[in-house]
Amino acid sequence: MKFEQELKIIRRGTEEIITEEDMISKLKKAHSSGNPLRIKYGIDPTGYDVHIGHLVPIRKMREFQDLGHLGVIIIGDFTARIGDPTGRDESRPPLTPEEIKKNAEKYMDQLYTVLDPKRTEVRWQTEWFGGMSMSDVLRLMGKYTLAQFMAHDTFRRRYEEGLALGMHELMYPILQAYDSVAVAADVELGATEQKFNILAGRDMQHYFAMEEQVAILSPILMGTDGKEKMSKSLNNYIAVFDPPAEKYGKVMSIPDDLILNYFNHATLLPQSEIEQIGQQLQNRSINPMLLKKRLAREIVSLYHGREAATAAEAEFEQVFSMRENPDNMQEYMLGTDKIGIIELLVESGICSSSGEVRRMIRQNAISIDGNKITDIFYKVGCPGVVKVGKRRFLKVIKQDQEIL
RNA sequence: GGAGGGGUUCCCGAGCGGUCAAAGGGAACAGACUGUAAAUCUGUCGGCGGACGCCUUCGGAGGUUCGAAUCCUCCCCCCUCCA
Repeated sequence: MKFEQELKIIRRGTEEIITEEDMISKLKKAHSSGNPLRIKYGIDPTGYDVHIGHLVPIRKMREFQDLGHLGVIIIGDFTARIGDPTGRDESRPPLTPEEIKKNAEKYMDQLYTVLDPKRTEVRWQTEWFGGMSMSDVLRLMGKYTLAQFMAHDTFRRRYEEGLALGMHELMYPILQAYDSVAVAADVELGATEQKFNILAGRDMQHYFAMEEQVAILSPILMGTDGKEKMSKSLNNYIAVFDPPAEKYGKVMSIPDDLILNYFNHATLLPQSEIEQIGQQLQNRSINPMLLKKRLAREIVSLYHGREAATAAEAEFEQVFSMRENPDNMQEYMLGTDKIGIIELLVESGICSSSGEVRRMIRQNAISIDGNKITDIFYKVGCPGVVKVGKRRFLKVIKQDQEIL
């Protein structure tokens, strides 16, 4: 394949490549030497819940793999083991090596839904940081200045807003930069917010007289609320582990403005089709709901396959468009006696407190087999389906009744 | 080491002796509407109890008061400025 074509694939969906000239010469070098490029991406094993925003750069890595290059995933076990001593947000105790190992494994499971394991190298920071001495550390720190760090938006803003900024946090970019030296990265992938760190990696390689890595920055995926970037703590994310119906529903809940953004960054549709969708959105020639359904289908099938996507869509239509019950519902085994509605819903975990049940009843949100419940002392005695709000269901069954 | 400013319910943020389960905003949830779990509007939003009530909460531990998120003491944590 010609470099230009490769470059076109690489460029697709990225925000910035620093620099394209370097990228081209790297590609040429790989061709002539026959050695694949080393494409780096670092993960943080403090948790393992991966959402589809994380996967934007990972998809890029997969594209590199498909072009014959090697993905290098770096497990940031060293920084995670240090823990966060400032405790701004109720500092977690530092993770134990076991926890980190477990997190890393789960994390990789999720990444392998996208990556090609045969072209993936997994490396741990401990390999190179574990044995470093203080003088090594000082040497690395000495390569950067406070001015550089204060020029970085995140640090400056936190400083100016009077928020805690730990010294160790200044080490993060330095550690990450050195990772690039340790694994001899040719390219580092990351979201745009990683620009500073990735460029620090270029500097670090330069200091170590290595060829500098290319920074490939992906756009940050917006959260389902359409306001903030996708993140777990803001609860506006679609997790890789979310079951198909959940993913489908979450996609359907995004604001209309976000549709095109998701098509661009969270699906693999060809550019031409996405442009067409953009047109349709703009001249309102099609109901946005239909486009959103298409989007939801695309995203779900990316992780679970076409069939699961179709099933998720069917369930969505059943529950929300036609207001019917879903096929799979949580079940509650009724003893011989009747049970109060409050007790039933709290005990089954459908509602979190009896206060919530009362509230729901007051708000006309609870029905059994389609009949609204208005009495908080209502006793449930026979099999049926209890519906709370629009999306919570509980199937009550008799003890000796057959379960389908 | 010195001086000052802070820590409030899921988040942000008022309150500074009773009328505070605690303003306001966000999130979330519900209802109406709809094109969908969009948008908009309305309502709810600590726990327990049929309502009046009770219990737990305002960084932590004590104390003053009939009564504290609000005052005092000690402690922990964060920020700023001066060394």
